[in-house]
Amino acid sequence: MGRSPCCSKEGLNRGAWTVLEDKILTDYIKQHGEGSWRNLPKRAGLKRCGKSCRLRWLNYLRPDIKRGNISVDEEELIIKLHKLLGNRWSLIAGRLPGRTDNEIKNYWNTNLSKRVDDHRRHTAAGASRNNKSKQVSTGGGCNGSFSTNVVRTRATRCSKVFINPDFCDMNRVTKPSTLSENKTSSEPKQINGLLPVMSESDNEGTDPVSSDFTLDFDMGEGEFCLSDLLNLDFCDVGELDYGNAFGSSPSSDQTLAFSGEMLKCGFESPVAGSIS
DNA sequence: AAGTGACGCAACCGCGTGAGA
DNA sequence: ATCTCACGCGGTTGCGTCACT
Repeated sequence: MGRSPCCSKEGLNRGAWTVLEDKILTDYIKQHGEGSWRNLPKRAGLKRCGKSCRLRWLNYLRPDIKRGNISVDEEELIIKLHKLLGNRWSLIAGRLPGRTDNEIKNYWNTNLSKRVDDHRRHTAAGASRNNKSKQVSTGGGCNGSFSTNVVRTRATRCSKVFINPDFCDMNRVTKPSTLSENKTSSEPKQINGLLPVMSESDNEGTDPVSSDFTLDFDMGEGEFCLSDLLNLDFCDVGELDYGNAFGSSPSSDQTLAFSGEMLKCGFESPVAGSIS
């Protein structure tokens, strides 16, 4: 039987988005809110697939997206979370305010995976030469040796970005009702200059597991900040070390089982209202 | 200056899953 | 209980840009 295509592809634009398309999509979502992606293109007058619209919005046009260099802190967090979660990019992105799963995935594939591989090879070689010296060079942590360089993404084309400053302001101070409806009314607190992770709950109801997961990473305070997570030594949790504890891949079933266990025991916050 | 390979980002594709009929 | 629909996610690809020769 097969799945019907998400949309008829006849007559639809593909490839890079134009400034005009971005503006149309942004204006439409600003006015009507997210959701109903399937019908959105028709209603907005876009010759695009709904999926494409959704992707464009989530990965590029959303006003709260942080673009540009990924900081060393963020990088370390990505590495740690990847150890913990495997290729659960959306979950990882949920811990990094303003970062998208696509961006993190790309960053991992182009930068971090290589470095983690190198690191793994290096430590494996070191271990084979001298078991006693293992991990000393990493500064005692699981990530120590590959985070010293300043990360600089290549300057890329930005000419097509349409930024609506009003929208940005609205989003930061009081989110548009279309985006924040069904949310708790109070404004998220900033901790150390970072917003608590709200992106999961922005996708209200789409992924209860990850929403709970987000909340429950909050160490009981209903708040999240980068430094808190960085202070967590995930390596202490069950000897999570690439190439050792879980075999060849952090995304192995064992990692999944581990994450599942976390979700089951420590991460069953039933109420999304703890962020308030 | 031109050619070419490598790199990185944006976008696409297909599958899994939950909700509703 | 089953089916369909819509959405979200992760893997992959296409293409623009950069760096090197």
